[in-house]
Amino acid sequence: MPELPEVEVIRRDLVPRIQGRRICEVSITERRLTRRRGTPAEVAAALLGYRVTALRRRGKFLFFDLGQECLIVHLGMTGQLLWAEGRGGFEPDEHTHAVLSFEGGRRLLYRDIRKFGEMFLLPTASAERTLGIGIEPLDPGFTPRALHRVCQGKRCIKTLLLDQTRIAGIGNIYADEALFRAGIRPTRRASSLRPEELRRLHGAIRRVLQAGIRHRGSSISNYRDACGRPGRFAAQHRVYHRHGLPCLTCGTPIRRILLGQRGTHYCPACQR
DNA sequence: AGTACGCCCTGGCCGC
DNA sequence: TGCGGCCAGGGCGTAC
Repeated sequence: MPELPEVEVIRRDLVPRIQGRRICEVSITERRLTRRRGTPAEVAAALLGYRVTALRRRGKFLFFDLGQECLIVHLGMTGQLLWAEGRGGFEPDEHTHAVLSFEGGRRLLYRDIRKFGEMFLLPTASAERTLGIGIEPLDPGFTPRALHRVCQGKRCIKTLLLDQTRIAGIGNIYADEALFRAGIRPTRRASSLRPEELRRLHGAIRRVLQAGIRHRGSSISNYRDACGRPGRFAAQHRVYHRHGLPCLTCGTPIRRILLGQRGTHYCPACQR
């Protein structure tokens, strides 16, 4: 369940290690990994010899810029990017589906137990458009007004927050946590939010994502950073996976419902 | 346009 | 102790 904060932590871990480095060997051993575009052999061949000029993030996607083309990586539910440097580093196992070797013998391992993740190439200039990624919630352009524009239509606010074509990078954990911090019920119709509620939600989204990054991500199932370490943000969760436990604000038991086929956690007293 | 549902996949957990 | 069955869930495809 890597969401925006987890992907951003991995990106920051990797930037000083791979930026400017040349890819000198590639092995992709899982066919599903490149299912969106190309075969494993084609993707591997296309990466060979290129330098990673920049490592960017958009929503939950990582962009490895190689020049005309860029390598797009999505970690799905259980994807990990592990940096293996020298002795005592990580070794590929049965869940390792790709290995990128850089000059100097350092390796980047792509590991993914459930194989929901993806790795493929797109032309750099049009990659974002092709992926159809919505507004970036930590960018200056994400204002209460921008959130208001996104909140048109009759869907419930939680479903909307999960729609990557509207707002990029928010997944199930941070959607529930942001709505709790804003005091808004996940079932509310997005278009029914008043200006004051939109301001609160806007602030809550930014604060919860920034706190997630500061605590190096939420390790609920098996999220790990690029060095294999878990994040600490799960200890700060106020509703996610806390159903039945007392609300930390008012003591009311946290409720769990299904919304758009996703487990949804909220406090029936604090969230209206 | 929206919603519902199935699919992909595997480890972990529950009940017997 | 062992095993079958169910569940989580991001994103996509299909049906309504």
